[in-house]
Amino acid sequence: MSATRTARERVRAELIIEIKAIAHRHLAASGAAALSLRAVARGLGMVPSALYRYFPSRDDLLTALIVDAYASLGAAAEAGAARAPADDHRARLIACCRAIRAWAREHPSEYGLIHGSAVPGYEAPNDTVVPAGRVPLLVLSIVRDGWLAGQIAVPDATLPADLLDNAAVLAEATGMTDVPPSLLLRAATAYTQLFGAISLELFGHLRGAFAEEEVFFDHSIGLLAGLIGFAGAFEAATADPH
Amino acid sequence: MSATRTARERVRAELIIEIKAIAHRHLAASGAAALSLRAVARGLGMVPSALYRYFPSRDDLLTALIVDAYASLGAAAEAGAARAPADDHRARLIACCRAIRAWAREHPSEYGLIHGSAVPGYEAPNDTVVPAGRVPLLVLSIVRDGWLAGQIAVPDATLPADLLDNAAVLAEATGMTDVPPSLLLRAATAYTQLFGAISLELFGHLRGAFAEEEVFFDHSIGLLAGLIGFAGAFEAATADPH
DNA sequence: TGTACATCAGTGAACGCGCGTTCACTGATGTAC
DNA sequence: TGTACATCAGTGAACGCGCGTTCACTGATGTAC
Repeated sequence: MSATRTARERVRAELIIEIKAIAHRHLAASGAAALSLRAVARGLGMVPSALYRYFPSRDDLLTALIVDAYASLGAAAEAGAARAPADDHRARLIACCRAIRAWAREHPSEYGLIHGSAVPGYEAPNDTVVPAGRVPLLVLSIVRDGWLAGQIAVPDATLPADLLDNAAVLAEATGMTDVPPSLLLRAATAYTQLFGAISLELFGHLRGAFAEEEVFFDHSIGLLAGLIGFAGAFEAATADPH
Repeated sequence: MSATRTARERVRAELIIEIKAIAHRHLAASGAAALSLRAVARGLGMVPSALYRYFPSRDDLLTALIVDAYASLGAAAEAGAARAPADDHRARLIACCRAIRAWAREHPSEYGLIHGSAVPGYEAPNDTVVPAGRVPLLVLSIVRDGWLAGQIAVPDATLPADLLDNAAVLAEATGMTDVPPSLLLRAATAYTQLFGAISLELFGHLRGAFAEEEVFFDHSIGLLAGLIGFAGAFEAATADPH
């Protein structure tokens, strides 16, 4: 643990970062399935075998990229939510959604990596589970904050037993046991809508359908907030929350 | 155009079908990016170059698979909607959504092909545009039917100008000029929610979150129907529409 | 401070593999008279 | 009905390519006395 040893380790850590940066660039150019150790090595001006000092295999590099992508998206979403007034949870939710969309548009290949179709032959290891939960937990926690602050109206329709079971499992898995089941299910549905809107846009399925996709997106997340039960329901999120 | 000539052509058509069937199998096993002409040829017991009699390149085979996938999904969605009472448009919508989800679960690799991340190096040609529109048009047309039949309540909030522009482009692109703009936008939002729910489930992002994903899905599309404005709004689609 | 040794980064060659695509070819199937 | 010819399906070899991973190796960097 002397100074010189940490110096060597610092160089090593920097190279790992540089490897991932170059891998990102290749990811953007050719997609996850085509990510190649040899191409990354070429980008570094190194011989391919040298990379094995840093990643034991191609799949480990891919895993590192996935974890980074989740972390980057999670940080962006949290930063977005934090830009809204801390006590206006509808505004926090909308700011969070817009930040997620903005991140996805700025990092399309990373978004595809985590929300696109599976990479053939690659099985996500458990290391990715916690980073993957960061954004859904953020969305749910904003909804909980809104609920606890009395900003959400929940229709107390009685849910059938199988739906209550589902809500219970979700509450347990996310620690949201103090949120009413029906609200939790609505929040989960809103979450699916959010990523549906972003995926369809990013993967080109909305091309030509709208004059300005951002305007449609903002409208959609306004509807989403209304679905959850936030006041101001069903109005478009036209006010910029920044 | 003699009988013998059509005999030869019949064999040819059958082989094209068989090639696509084997390609489908490989698609399921290894993903679109890894789809290989050589592997397909092996599956046929043929030499790789023989395939060039049927498809001028690998990308053309991929395009054929994509067009087939859209057609298959479109047919499943239409058949699903047709199983509901013809004058109950909420039931038609829900049956259509359930059929789409069922198709996606039965054909995960084809779903990934058309709704997953882009295949690197592959650019979708124009031939795919019309088949790709079939499902969105079906969803919108069900909503229009519901609107014309008076089964949808539309809050006549005045929309800002930029949203009206978006709705106008969408109405023009889809021929839905007789549907109120706000309803059209809600239908589009519902469409994004539908595919978000399916994609998240299929790509494994809901794993462990629910006891029974189908129950959650049905609830979600009940909310979706409510969002659009169908009566019975915000109730779960627990009644089986078959 | 100086020297012997251990650790580590990166090299270079090689392994066996599968890929898309081309080309000249052999036979079989269909066509025209 | 029979024969000469054209069309077409499929063969087999070859092209040049990139891939992940292994292994024995050279030097440089750090460590211990």
